[in-house]
Amino acid sequence: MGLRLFNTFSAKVEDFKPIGDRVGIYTCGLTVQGPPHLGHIRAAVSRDILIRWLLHSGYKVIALENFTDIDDKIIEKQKELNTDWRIIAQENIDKYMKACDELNIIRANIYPKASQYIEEIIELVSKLIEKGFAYEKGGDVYFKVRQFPDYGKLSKKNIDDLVSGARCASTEHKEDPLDFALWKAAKSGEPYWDSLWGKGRPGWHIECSAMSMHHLGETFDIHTGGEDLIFPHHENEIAQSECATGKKFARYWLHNGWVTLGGEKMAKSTGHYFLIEDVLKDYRPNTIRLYLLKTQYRHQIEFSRERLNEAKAAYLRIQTYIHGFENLPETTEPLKLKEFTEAMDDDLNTPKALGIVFDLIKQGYEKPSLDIATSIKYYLKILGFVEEVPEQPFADVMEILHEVKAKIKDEKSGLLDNAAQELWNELENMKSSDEFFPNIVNVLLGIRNRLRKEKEYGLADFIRERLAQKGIQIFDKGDVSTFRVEAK
RNA sequence: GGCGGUAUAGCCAAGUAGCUAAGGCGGCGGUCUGCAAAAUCGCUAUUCGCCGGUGCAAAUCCGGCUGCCGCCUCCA
Repeated sequence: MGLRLFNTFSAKVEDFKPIGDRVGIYTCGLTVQGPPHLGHIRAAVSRDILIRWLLHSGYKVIALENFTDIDDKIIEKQKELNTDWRIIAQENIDKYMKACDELNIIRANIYPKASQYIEEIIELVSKLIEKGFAYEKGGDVYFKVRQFPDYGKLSKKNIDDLVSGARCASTEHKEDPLDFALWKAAKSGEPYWDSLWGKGRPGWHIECSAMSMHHLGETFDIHTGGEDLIFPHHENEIAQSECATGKKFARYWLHNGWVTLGGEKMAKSTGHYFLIEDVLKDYRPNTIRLYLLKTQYRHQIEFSRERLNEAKAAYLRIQTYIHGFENLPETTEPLKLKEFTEAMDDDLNTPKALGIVFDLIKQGYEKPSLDIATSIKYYLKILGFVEEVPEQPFADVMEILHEVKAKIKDEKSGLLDNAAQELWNELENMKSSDEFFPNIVNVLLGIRNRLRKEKEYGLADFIRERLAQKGIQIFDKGDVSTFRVEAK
């Protein structure tokens, strides 16, 4: 059947057919005036899933994600913080990249910044002026919206409806209120580049056209971004690009839905958001990923602790199943591959795909099988879940060990046989290294089971509770106890 | 006002004509256990916002209505 994607342009799910042998993808990334919030991460995860699935389906991909590192808001910030715009931009880029790496988001091949493509931008603007689609006035350059008859075709807006709603403020240089800035003259004290029209800087929309065309060609396959960019940003990109080249710009337009908070869109401008760095303090990356993938990328997601906790509980179910299967062989023929493929091919239906994974987990518990375990692992990898190495609170368990030792000494030293005693001594001589973490926990479990046999439940439960406090869960199965470190 | 999205169980969320309406969370009951915890098993929507229509057959198509969200200004 093959991949089908919802194209905002046609408002339909379409068969995906790339132009060449390499799928070109451009993603509108952040305006790096502030640190990334969960909404930005959702866009990143949506792009990540798209790329993962394309790669899995055998496509080659070249992906770009831009950073708008120069714009009005960043200039404002520069004044406010009395620092350099480059520093602000870079700080936020670093934060974003760090969060993306933690969340196992596949990196784009190129992360262009607007400020690095001034030459290309100037060239493109000049071309638009030459062709009569743009004009210069007072050092500003504007795009003549009415010159492009298809304006509004992406966002399904009627040009005359826009006029009535358009703002009349600050149109001193505009011939028409609909026109938008390609180049903005610099005010004193603002960062600037020299151009044919004097000192200035690029408008917001033009950078994406310049950078995408520079790397992907005049027509490329997929353009992605948040739903809020459809108008005016993407509409303007289309207008500029298609007027400059006379060719179709992007062929598939994919837009992800919002993350909302109390039913309202999470947004920087309103201060109504949760920063990803804060969410990552309380939830592990796999939980956040599951939370996002539980809803199809086009739909709105409500942010709340309740939702995240729900995802955490659901992820625990997955984790519990795969625990103990760490060194599984790779499979090339997973179970339910057809169903999984159909779900993903259907506009990246991750909720459905996850349903298939949970079905397998259920089957795996009913009738343990290597095939099921390898299949689950195979799918988790496609969906971008990280293979987790849980943190090992070495110092904590050492502390517990000493507590237990003291208690036993005080109360019932005779309970422990010499073997346990020797093991203890051995452990105490070990260096503080995570390598020995499981050994120490196992010693504690051994002592606990000895205590349980002797019906010294008080102390046995003390060990269990202290470990639980440090996120180490104990599972008793007869006289064999295992443990699992639970993070967040 | 124009345009777009959305409405499925206590909550979240798949499903776009036809076997018993996926899956997750929660809840209830059981198993396991020294007791817990965890895990696991079972149960948990005769019904898909409302009204009407077309079909042998509709959550799914058509018409109307209502609610919620968003875009039309910077925004992932």
